[in-house]
Amino acid sequence: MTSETSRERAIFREKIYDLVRTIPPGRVMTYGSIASHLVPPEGTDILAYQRIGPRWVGYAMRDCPEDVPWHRVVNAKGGISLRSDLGPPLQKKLLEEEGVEFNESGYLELKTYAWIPDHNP
DNA sequence: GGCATGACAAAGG
DNA sequence: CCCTTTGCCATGC
Repeated sequence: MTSETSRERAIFREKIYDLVRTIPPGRVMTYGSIASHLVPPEGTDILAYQRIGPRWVGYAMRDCPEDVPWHRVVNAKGGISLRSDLGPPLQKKLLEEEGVEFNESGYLELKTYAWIPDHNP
């Protein structure tokens, strides 16, 4: 049972990585958007998932594989979430290299850059 | 097995 | 727009 759920979590992590891998350069997705576009493990409380889903995405990004474009994941305000000393400056730099522009407050326009799967503009 | 923390989000001040 | 609080639970000590 316990090993069962841990396996489920591992599978879910892979789903997160797969979805993040579909984000094209110059576009971003929020933690919440990623969570809402995935099907949570069987038996997960939907209401609870609404709150913990985004966090699971964050935990997954913490130990993401090399080929996952983690820098294209931002928070609901279009800002860079704090992670470590190195994280935020590097993430912003990587996005700017892809053509993403930030306003003076350090936020990007989600309306312009947000990527919605199978809704490709 | 309790206690604090966190790559979040939404709502309220 | 910025700051604080609240909900939730996986993770680490």
